[in-house]
Amino acid sequence: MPVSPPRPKDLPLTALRAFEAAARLNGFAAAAQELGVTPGAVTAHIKQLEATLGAPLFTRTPRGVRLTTLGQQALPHFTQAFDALGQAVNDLRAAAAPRIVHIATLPAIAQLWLSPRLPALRAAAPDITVSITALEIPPNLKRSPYDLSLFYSDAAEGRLTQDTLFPVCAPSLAARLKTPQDIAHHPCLSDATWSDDWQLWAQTLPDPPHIPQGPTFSLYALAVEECVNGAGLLIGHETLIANHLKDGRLIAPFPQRLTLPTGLRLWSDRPLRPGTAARFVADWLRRNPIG
Amino acid sequence: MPVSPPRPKDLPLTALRAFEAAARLNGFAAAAQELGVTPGAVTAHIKQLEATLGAPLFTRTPRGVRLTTLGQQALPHFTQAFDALGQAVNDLRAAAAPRIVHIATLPAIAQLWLSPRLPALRAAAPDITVSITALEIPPNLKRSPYDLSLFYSDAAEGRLTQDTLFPVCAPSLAARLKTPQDIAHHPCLSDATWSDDWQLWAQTLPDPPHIPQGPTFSLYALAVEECVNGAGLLIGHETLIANHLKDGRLIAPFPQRLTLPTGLRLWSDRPLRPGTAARFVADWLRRNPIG
DNA sequence: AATCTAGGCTCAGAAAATCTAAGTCTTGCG
DNA sequence: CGCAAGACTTAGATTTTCTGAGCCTAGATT
Repeated sequence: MPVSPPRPKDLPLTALRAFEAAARLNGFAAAAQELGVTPGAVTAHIKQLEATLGAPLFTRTPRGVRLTTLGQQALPHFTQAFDALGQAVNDLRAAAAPRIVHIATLPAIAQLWLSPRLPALRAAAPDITVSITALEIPPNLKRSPYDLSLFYSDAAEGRLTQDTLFPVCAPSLAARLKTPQDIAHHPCLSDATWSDDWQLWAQTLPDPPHIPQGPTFSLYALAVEECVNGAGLLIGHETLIANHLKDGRLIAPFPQRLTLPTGLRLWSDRPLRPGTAARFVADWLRRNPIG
Repeated sequence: MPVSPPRPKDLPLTALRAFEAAARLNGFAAAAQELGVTPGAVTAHIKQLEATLGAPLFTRTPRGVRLTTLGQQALPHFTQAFDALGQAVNDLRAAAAPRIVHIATLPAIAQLWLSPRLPALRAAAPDITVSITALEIPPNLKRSPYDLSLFYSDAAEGRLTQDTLFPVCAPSLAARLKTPQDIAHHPCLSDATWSDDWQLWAQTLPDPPHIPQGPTFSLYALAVEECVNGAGLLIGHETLIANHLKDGRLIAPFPQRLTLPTGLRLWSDRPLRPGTAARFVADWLRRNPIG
């Protein structure tokens, strides 16, 4: 009879992380998104926690969940602990590979804004390796392994550029466009995640033209490419197509522009100490906001 | 082409915990013990971490491991973070079940010291549930789900009793024992984890008798039972056999006693706030140290 | 010197945790 | 009233994590 006590396993860390995310974001679906899993997984984790605790952490409503008092008391402690853990991981990662800078950004920004700048950046700092991860949603920098995050945002801090909206097309097509009303006769390309762009722009005109629904792309860079190939008009984000305008692959046929409240924002969560690679890259990008 | 970015998974929490334990305890084997897994599991975790970091955390020597500079820098942050997490878990558990007190203790203490006191404790506080977990090794209270820990220790803080060592036996056997020299003719029961006890005691005598090796038990309570049944002499820990002596099931045939530097110690890691169940139980046990 | 021992490593297979997919349920909203 | 959002459920797949047994090295022991 070996007395090897089947030690009561500690609460599983994964479940605790799920709880923290769900509590902080006020919903299992949002938590699932942040954690990169399906909502079902989060449900299971929370249930497991509640079962071993013997008390509910959330009250369920058909529209979502709400923290119980118990959950409310616990949340801040867990948030702090996981933040500290994330911080420790990031510090460790930075110490282990001090000349690698991890940037999280939108796929479109990665391809159309960041990528064109990389050769010059590499030339300016040959010893720095830039690692780019394309994400649809800005990550929680306190938790994720990124040094910098580059997304559209309406927050002022860290803003690199404004963004303006206006139609663009291939030069061959531009020749046939006199007024915005002519848009009605050509396919209007758009990006799936920015499906409102055309309407937003059109509504700034005194006489909004009809916008024929063209192909929709899940990658903005793909839409740009199609546009260059003459597939139709694209509603352009200035920050993303500046290079194409400059070298003439795309042309803006109309003068009307809509300035958006959002703009490209480069952001970090902890202080970028001078001399670090991340600091250098951030400073360099800020000095070179236009292509 | 769905751009569902196969998000670079965060470092696995389990591996980080393994690193923290291994670094803090200065060895994979010790970490494995604390975590309740085999050393191979720890090895694998550390290797995984080092692989994704691209840098070693430990330098391996055939006698053990030593932290690299990188590991040394990282350790305190991780220790803090995991302590905070453990704290949060414990607080949560306490809030979820405020009238349950979890005690970790040696199997022997659980059966021979704690268990006999439980009826009176229950009578004193019927609403409190005491949960006892038997462990061979004192747990890390900052991490494990226990409110109180009850082990032998030479630390002064929280000491309940001293412990003394002396042979005991069933009354029938005692009749045939005149002097310690008579021990040589009877089997000497012992506990596997306290294999030195007989020698320790014998060496306090002017003329140490020969101690015949008797059966060894992995559970002290089992040895006590056998002793009661007349199987031989047992080297007794006063704290554990006080009840048997009091009601005559066991007898101490010789006056020689060895006072040990260790004693029963009841300990908690965070402050026991007045009014909590854990505080009540701790106070009660301190007021009733002898059976 | 030969052996022993502590501590880590390796590898295959097993066990457990975790995740997904697809369908269900409920209810506030248009 | 139908729809959409959000959570739940279940079965099965996948990934993580663990074990077990044997191997390896170098200090300690004899």
